[in-house]
Amino acid sequence: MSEIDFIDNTFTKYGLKKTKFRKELYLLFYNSTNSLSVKFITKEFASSVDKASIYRALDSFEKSGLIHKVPDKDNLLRYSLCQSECKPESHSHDHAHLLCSKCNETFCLNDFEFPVIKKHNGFIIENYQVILEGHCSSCQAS
Amino acid sequence: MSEIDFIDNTFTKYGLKKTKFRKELYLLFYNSTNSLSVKFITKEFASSVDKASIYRALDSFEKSGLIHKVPDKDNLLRYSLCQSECKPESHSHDHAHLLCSKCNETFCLNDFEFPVIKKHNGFIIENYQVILEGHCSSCQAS
DNA sequence: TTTTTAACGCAATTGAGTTGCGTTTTATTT
DNA sequence: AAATAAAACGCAACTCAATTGCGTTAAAAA
Repeated sequence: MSEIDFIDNTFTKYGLKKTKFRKELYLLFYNSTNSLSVKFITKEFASSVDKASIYRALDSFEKSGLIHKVPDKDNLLRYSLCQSECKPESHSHDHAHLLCSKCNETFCLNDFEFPVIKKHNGFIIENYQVILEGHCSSCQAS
Repeated sequence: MSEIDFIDNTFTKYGLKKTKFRKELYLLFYNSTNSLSVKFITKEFASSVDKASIYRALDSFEKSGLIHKVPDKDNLLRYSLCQSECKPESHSHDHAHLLCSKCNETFCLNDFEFPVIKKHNGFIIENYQVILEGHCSSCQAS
């Protein structure tokens, strides 16, 4: 299945209208290796799309299980493409995230293993969020 | 050493002036078992203290190593009292935090152990942040 | 083709957090 | 004790990310 077909199917599945902007936005995530900040997206669409439309698109993508929020160095909204196992009812993002303190990018670490405990000291733990702060490969050279 | 003396010494040590408000604010942290949100603090001092003073006090407390930021469910500012080993030059908060999704409180888990890795897939990892989402003891009953 | 509805642009609004500035209060110095 | 210095204060204005209302446009369904 081509990425275009995949997007088409997904949009149909969740009742999302196939507008030029939303298809381009989703493609942007699809072709990106890491997460996208609102600032980056805004810049990408220059002044062709209103920010309200951007926020609303991101929100509906998230609700449909296409993308998920990832931590951001400055506590701003930032999203990554979901893995295939994500559904609107149950996002599963028990992977770690790395924040590069130099370039401020966030990376999903799908191969980073950590022990998962379900109970601790009277707490019931339902979800893990592991954030690693450090330097990404690109930023070590410079 | 009484808590009053302790506060007095700490304030002197870091050149913080002993104003009525700041001593009360620090006591609030001292007597609290978990973290404090700005909203809670604001409510606590009602309209007796300006919000700018609250933010400035929290900021200088943090810089002095008295308190540290903790994650918050709504990405708002929230602080916890530092452990004794904290210094203004080097905060050490490599403990996990639990966010209760019911009461929105944040708890420091000082006894929660997790493996610390320094390198992964070309990343150099300098700092860990482990956030557990779940339910605290109080919220399980209800 | 008509109707419905999601998505849109634009403008106004919200709300957390910050900043400037003149004043008050605490600490230091003489 | 009085004078000086420095931190903390209140108030108001401001910033900026994110949200909302509303009338319009465009996509999907009838």
